[in-house]
Amino acid sequence: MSISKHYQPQKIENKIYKLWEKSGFLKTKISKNKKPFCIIMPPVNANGPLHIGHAVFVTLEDIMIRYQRMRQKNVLWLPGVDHAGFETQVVFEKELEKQGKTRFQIPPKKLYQMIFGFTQKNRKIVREQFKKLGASCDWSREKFTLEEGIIKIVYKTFKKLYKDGLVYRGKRIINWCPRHQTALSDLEIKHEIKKGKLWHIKYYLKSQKTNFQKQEKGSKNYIIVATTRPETMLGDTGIAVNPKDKRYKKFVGKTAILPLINREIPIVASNKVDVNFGTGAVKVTPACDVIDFEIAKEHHLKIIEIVGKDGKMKNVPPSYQGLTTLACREKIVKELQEKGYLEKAENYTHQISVCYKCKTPIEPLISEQWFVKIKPLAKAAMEAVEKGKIKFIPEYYKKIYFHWMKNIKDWNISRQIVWGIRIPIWYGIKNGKIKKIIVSEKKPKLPKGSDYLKKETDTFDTWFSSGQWPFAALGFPKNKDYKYFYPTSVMETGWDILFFWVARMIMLSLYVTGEVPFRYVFLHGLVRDKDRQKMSKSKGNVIDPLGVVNLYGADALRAALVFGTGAGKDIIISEEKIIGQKRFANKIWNASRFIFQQISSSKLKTQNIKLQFKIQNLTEADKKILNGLNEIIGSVTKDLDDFQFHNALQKIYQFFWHRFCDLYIEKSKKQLQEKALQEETLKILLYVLLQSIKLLHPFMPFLTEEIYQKLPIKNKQKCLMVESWPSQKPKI
RNA sequence: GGGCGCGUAGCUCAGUUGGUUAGAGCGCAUACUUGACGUGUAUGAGGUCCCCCGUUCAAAUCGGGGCGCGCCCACCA
Repeated sequence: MSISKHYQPQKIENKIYKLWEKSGFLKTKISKNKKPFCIIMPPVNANGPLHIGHAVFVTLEDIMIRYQRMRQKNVLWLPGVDHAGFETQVVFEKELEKQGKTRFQIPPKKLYQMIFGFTQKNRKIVREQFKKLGASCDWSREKFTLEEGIIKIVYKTFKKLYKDGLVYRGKRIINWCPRHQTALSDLEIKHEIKKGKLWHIKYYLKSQKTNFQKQEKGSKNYIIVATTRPETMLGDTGIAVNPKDKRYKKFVGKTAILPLINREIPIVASNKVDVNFGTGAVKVTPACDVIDFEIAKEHHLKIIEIVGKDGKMKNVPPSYQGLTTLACREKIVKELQEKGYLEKAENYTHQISVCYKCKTPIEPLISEQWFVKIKPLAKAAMEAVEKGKIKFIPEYYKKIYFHWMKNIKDWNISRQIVWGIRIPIWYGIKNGKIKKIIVSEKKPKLPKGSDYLKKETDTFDTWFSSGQWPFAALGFPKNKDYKYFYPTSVMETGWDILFFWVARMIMLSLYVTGEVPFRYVFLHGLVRDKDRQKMSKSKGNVIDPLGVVNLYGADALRAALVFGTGAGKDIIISEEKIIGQKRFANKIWNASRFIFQQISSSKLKTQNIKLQFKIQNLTEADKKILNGLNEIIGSVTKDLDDFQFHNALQKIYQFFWHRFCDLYIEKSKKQLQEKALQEETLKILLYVLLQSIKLLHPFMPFLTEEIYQKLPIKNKQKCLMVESWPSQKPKI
C-alpha cells in the first residue's frame, strides 16, 4: 500500500463522487423503518455560474445531510433550480445589451424561449459544479420551477387564494422601475441617500382677492408648498394641510390656482400632513405619491396620471409632453423662477427609492396589479412561530421575523415581464371595459355579456412560486415524497432572503397544506473577504469556489467556510484560511499513511483487522486517547444536533491534530517497538482513525471517504457515507 | 422614525443555562527535526474580555446606563 506523501485532492475528489453515484446511496428510498430527515435545497438561480454563496449553503446542508444519513435517518436532500423571473431576465437583458439589443425588440414568445434555453444551459453547469463541492443530494429528484407539475400547483394555490378573496386586482400606487418597465414589490426597492433640493413654491389663492384681504388683514394671498419633485405639480389636484395647523386654518376649503397651468385646486385638511416638515402645506399629486393618493381618496380629489410607464411626462400641456421627469423638472423650475412663483430652493438630503437591480429611481405610478391580501396569512405564520412549530437558528431572527410580519402590507405579485409563470387570468371585455374576471389556465368559454376574451400577460413575482417550493417540490398533495417527508426538517438559507423567501414559504405553505413547511430555519450570513468587505465582481475580491476546489480541494474549502463561523454571522473567508484547512487535510492524510505503513510492516498484515481490544492490555496512553475520543464523540454529536457546526469542526480539528497526532501517535512509536504492545497499539491507531474520519466525514467528505476505502478492517460498509455515526462509550 | 446585532490576543472569531490559571485558527519569536507530514514538532510572548453602575459568595457571561461599529425595516412631501 503506497500512497503519495502529500494529499492531492485533484486525484481523488472526482473519483470519490463517482463512487457515491455508483453506490446508489445518493438516491433516496423511502423506508418506513427509518425516521425521515429532509432538506429542500434553496433552488438555485439558473442565470450564472456558481459563486461562493452557493458553496456556503452546499457545505452547511451537506453537513446536516451526511450527519443525519450516518445517524441512519432516511434522508432526502432535494435539489432544485429556480427560473428566478426578474433576476434572470435582468441578467439576460444585460447579455442582449452587449449585442446592442433590448428585450422590447423581441416578441414575447421568442424572448421566453431564448431565456428558457439560457437557463437550461446554466442548469447543467450548476449541477456539475455542485458535484465538485461534494453535494450528496438526490439528483434523480431535481426539480425546476417551470415544470408542468410545479406550475399546476402554483395555479391551484392562486385559484384557492382567489376563491377565498385573498388575491385581488387593484388600482394602486405601485413601485415602477422605468428602466425594466415592471412593477416591483416593496422588498425589491432599496433606499438611497441623495442630495437634492427642496423647492418652495407659491400657490396663489383663487378666492376673491379683495374680500379675503379684508377679512384677514396683513395675511398673504398665497400658500407656499415645499416639494422635492416640482415637475409633479403638473399633476397636482389639491393642497393639503394639517387640520390642527393654526397657520393654515383659514385656507382650508378655499381654492388655489396651480402655477403655470392655472388649474383650480382645492385646499383640504388631512392629518397625514406633518406640521413640522417643510412649510406644513403639501401639494397633492395623487398619481405620483402614496400619501397623496390616500389624501386624494379621502377628499375625492381628481387623479391625473402625468408620468408614463417609460418614465416620461404624459397628459400634460404640449410643451412638457414627452419630457423625462428630470428634463421637465428643470424646465418647470426655470419657469417658476421667471414668473416669480419660486420662493426659495433649499439644499436638501433625502432618501429616494431605487430599483434594487439597476438603481434607477422608482417611479410611483398608478397601475392595475394583482395583490395578495397578506394579513390573514401573516397572522397564521406568526402563530406557528409563536407556538414553536418553527424554530429559528439563531433564535434572534425570530424577532426580526415578527417585526416584519406585524408591519406587512399587501403583496404585489404581478410583474410585467415575460420570464415567469403567467398569471392564469382571462378578462371578459365589454365595450373596452373588463366585465368579468375568470381564473383559468386555458382559454375559457366566452362569458355571457362579454364581447371577447383578453389574456392576462403579466407573470407572477418569482417568490410567489418559490414561496410554495417545499410542498410543490415534494409533489403536494399526493406524491409519496410529500406524504413521507413533509413537513421538512430544516430550511437552510441566507438571512438576506428571510422576508423574500422564508416568510413567504411559511405563509403560503401553512395556507395550502395547513402545516408548517419546515421545523427549523437555519440562517447563514454573507460571505466577506478578510477585510470584511462584501465580495463583488467590481471590487475584484471574489473567491471563485471552483478555482479554490481545483487548487486546494473541496474539503479544504468546505472546512474553511465552517471554521470559526457561527450561525447568522457573516462568513469571513480568505485564501490563508483555505490553505490552513488544506494543511489539516494533509495532516489527516499523513496520519493515515503512517498507520497504514505500520500495519503493512507488522505481522498484522491483513485486510480484515477486527477492531476489538482487551481493556486489561491497554496502556495509560491508550486509555487516555480512547477516553478523549469518547469525549469528543459526545460533544461533537451534541454540537451537530444544536447546529453548532463551527464548534464541532474545531473540536475534531483540535482532537485529531493535537491529541491524536501530536500526543498519541508520537507515543505509539515507542509502543510499537514493544512486541507485547504492538498489536493492541495498531488496533487503537486504526480505531481512533476510523472514528475520527467518521466524525469528520460531514465536513470533509472526499478525503475521509478515500481513507475509509483504504482501511484494512473487517465489517466495512461499501461507503463511509453510510457508515453509522460513532456512539459514546463508557469511560475506561 | 422603528427594529436587530456586535465590541474578547496583532488579525478572524469560539466561549450553550454565571463557577479553577479566559480559548482556537492564522500571524509573531526562539529552538528542533533526513523515517507519516517542513503543509512538520516543541517552547513562548501577547488580553483593564469597550467603559461605568448594579445583582451575586462568584460576571466575558445576568440587569441598567453610556460610548463606538455594523445591519434591516419605514410613505416625511
